[in-house]
Parts: sequence; structure tokens; C-alpha cells
Amino acid sequence: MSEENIRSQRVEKLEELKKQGVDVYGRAFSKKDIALITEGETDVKAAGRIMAVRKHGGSSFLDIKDSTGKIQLYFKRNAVSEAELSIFKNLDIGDIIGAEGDVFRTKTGELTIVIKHLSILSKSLNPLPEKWHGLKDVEIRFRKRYLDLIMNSEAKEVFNKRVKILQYIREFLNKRDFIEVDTPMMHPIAGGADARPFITHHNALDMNLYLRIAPELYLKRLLVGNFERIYEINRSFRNEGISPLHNPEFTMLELYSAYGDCKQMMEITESLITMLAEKINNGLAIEYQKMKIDLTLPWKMIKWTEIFSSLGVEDWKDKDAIIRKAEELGVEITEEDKTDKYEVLDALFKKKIQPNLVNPTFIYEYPAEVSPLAKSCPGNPGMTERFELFMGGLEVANAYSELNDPVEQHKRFVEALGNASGNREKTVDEDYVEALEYGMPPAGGLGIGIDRLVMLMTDSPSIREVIFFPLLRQKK
RNA sequence: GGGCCGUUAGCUCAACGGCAGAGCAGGGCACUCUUAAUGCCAAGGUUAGAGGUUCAAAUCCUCUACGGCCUACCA
Repeated sequence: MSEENIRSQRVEKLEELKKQGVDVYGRAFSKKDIALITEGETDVKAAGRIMAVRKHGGSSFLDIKDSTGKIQLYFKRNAVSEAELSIFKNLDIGDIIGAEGDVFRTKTGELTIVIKHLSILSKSLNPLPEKWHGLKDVEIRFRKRYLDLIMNSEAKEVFNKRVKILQYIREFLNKRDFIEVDTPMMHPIAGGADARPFITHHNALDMNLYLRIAPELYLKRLLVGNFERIYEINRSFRNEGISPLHNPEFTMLELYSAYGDCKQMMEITESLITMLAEKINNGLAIEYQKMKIDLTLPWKMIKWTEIFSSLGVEDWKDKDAIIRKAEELGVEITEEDKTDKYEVLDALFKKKIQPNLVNPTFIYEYPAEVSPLAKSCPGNPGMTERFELFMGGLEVANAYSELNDPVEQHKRFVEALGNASGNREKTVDEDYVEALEYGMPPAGGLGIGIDRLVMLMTDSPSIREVIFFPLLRQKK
């Protein structure tokens, strides 16, 4: 049976019902959530999508599902009106119906509503995927996520958890007197991260704009404006490769606490993530892709420079020594990367260290040259008060004491222009520096990748599994 | 960007050089406590698309599209 034939058969049923005066795409229906329905209730109204039908002549059973659960309906031909019998005859799996009746248990113990009244609330013209095996084709799962959500309870569960994680984060931060703000997503200068931006154009103003790659510089302008504890759960956009860890648009939490610092951010990170693990996974032991992760506090801390000395690099500033070590360890370095010691260090770290960071680990004190927005360590201007958090081999957070010295900031921006790796367009955000010149309080700032956090909390191997509609090429 | 793998009915999968098949869904018939309901009947295909090799191609080759993984890129 071709798809077109199935559809036209269903259209015929729809026309048949319309002819009988049935409103096939119904109206408001005050239903009780299926999960709340209990044995013995009378005249209960339930509504949902038909997931299965088992007909036995005059007696039939239907399974319907709403957002809270699934329940069986018992349809007896002689218990309803002629009009309702006609509706029943023209039903298909996938249709959304409303039913009213009494609740009992069948011989086999299944909670069931005997239908007294039946209405159709939405006719489904396309067939649902197979009831037993569900929908497996990943391409269809991502392109038609609604089908994935209808058919695969694991997928639904992942997104339920995502929703809750966002909700718990807001509760947590609000309780700590942070307020949620929203800042522009269209920036005249792309700043706050080193990433290739998407470019767009405003016609009336005839100006190019960049979709934000990070909200950081706007949030810190708010610190200048006397907002002291702020956060934004933001969508940011980076015009780079797509991978199981990267989607062009992704969700990040950024928060800033005036008069705080890097250390305070560490405490918030630990409290926030352990709180989430306890609420989402009922404890501090989680499993990610067969890795057992223990979130028990305190978390491990490793100084950034120690990573490299532990690998046997005596002086991390000695580029040739690092390259030699990388080659010795079998880490391939492209010729282009060899021109920049941070690229080599980064390659070494990503290949040899990061995969082993299973239990949460703070790597701290990063070089200023790769941290242009972070405050230097006292007495050690080359290094910054900054950490990144890794767990399950994934980078999940990045935080620092915010650089609030405008002269120093300007200098760092200019230096970053020179260091700009690859073919990034770089511009010094003079407007941001000017804001700092009015005085920004010392502050701690923290960024957490929400998508990756959701991956960890739901044991999802790919970022596409935790984003409702991941970007895919257009289907031709 | 490069490499490897995949794409067969609406869905889940067989067939792997010799007539393209099954289960589910859909249609018909029977059946008033079933739950992957059951039994019987009938239907459903440009094997992702294009080209090539061959007596013969879903199957081998080339290209294209889309997807997945790896890699590259990535503060």
C-alpha cells in the first residue's frame, strides 16, 4: 500500500465524517490527564492519540496516549449512539480522540475506560511508524522529531529531562538572587569567543550584523550598569563544523556575579551540577557512554601547567619541546598548527588528557594569551584566574574572574588580533572597552554548555539527541 | 574539506549476480475482556537518483543526493 493510497483512504474517512456533520478537527475538550485517572471514577473525560486498536467484533480496545501517559479505552458497539459508532468506524491509529466514560479494571488488570461518548479531535492523514519496533531511521527521527516523540519513549524522556534541567537551573539561580536577562542575538561585532560567526544584514539600517557567538560582552555591560547577579540561558551560533558535539546553534548558560571571582564560580558550578544530578538522576553516580562518573564533592583540580609537566614537557613555553613530545606520544600536528604553541598544547591536551577526564575535573590557571577576557593571577600576569570543567571526556564549563581593567582589556584585544588563528575576522570592540572605562566591578563569570550537560545527564552519545531540531541539510 | 559505512513497501527488516519477500500499519470478512489480540482473503515496489558492466543488477563499477561515524576545523 503506497503512502498516497493510505492517505487517500484516510481522506475518504474524513469526508465521510464531514458528510455526517462531524467536526473532524474538534474544539476545546476539558480532559483529565491520563496519569491522574483512577479505578472507579465515573464520567471521566480523557483525550489523546490512538496508538493501537484491537477489534473483536462488537467489542474493541484502543490505547490512547497523552503527555502524561497511556490508557486503554473499551468501546462497546451497543453502548454509544449511531453517530458515535460512525466516528469509531472511521478512526485510524494516529487520530486524536476524546472519550468519556467510567473507569474499571479488566480481567487482566488493565485500567480501562468504558466509552459512553466518543468524539474525534483531530484526524491523522499519515500513518504512524510501526507500533512494535517504533521509528529507528535517525534521519527521519531528526527531521520529523514529532514522530520520534510520539513513538520513542526514550526520546521523549531525554527531552523531558532537558526541560527539567532548564527549569531547575532557573530555580537554583533565582534562589541565589540571580536574575534572568536577555541580550541581543544580533551583534555589530562578533565577540566573547573565538569562533566564526554567521553574518546577516539589516536592510533599513543597511548594516551587516553577526549572530552572537557568545553573550558575554553584553552581559558584562550590564555589570557596568549596576546589575550585579545576572544570567542568560542563551542560544548562540557558530558557523563551524557539525559533529556529535557541535550544532551550529546551541544553548549556553552564562552567569555573572559582581564582586565575586573564579573561585565562587567553581562553587556555583559544583552546587549546580550536583543538584541537577540528584534531581535528574537521583544521585551523584551517573553513567555516560559506559563511563562511571562520580560527582561526589570535592572535585579534582589540576593546574593547567601541571597537565603538561605530567606528560613530561619540562617547559610548556618551549614550542619545539612540546612538538617533540606530541610526536613522541603519537599526536599528529598539522604544519599550520606547529606555528602556534597553543595549538600544539591544545592538540596534546585533547588527545592525551581530555578523554581521561571522566570524573569531574577543574583545569585551572590558563595562560592569558588564550584567555583575553580573564583577569590575571596576582603576581603572575601571564596566567589567569580561569578554569574549565571536564567530565565524561566532555568540556562542560568555562569560568574566570572577569578582566575589568579597560586599558589591559584593550591591550589584550589588540594582541588577540595578532594571534587570531585561522581566517577569522577580528575587530576590537571599542564600545565594550569604553563601557569598562566607566568602571565594571570585579566579577566572576561562568559559562556552561547546556546541550552537553543534557547529554551527560541523559547518556546521549550525540548533541543531536538532545536538541529538538538539529540542523540538517535540506532534503531535496 | 578528506576517509569509511549506509539508503529495499508508510514503518521495521529479509533477499547479496538468476522471478523483490515477510511482519506491522492500511483494505475486506469473522469474532463483545483484548493488549505485539487472533484466523482467513486481497492489495501495496522507478530497491534514494543518474549512468555503466553483464545474457541477467537491489546485488558489481562510477557519479550525485541525503544520513551516520571517524578525521579536519573549533577559546
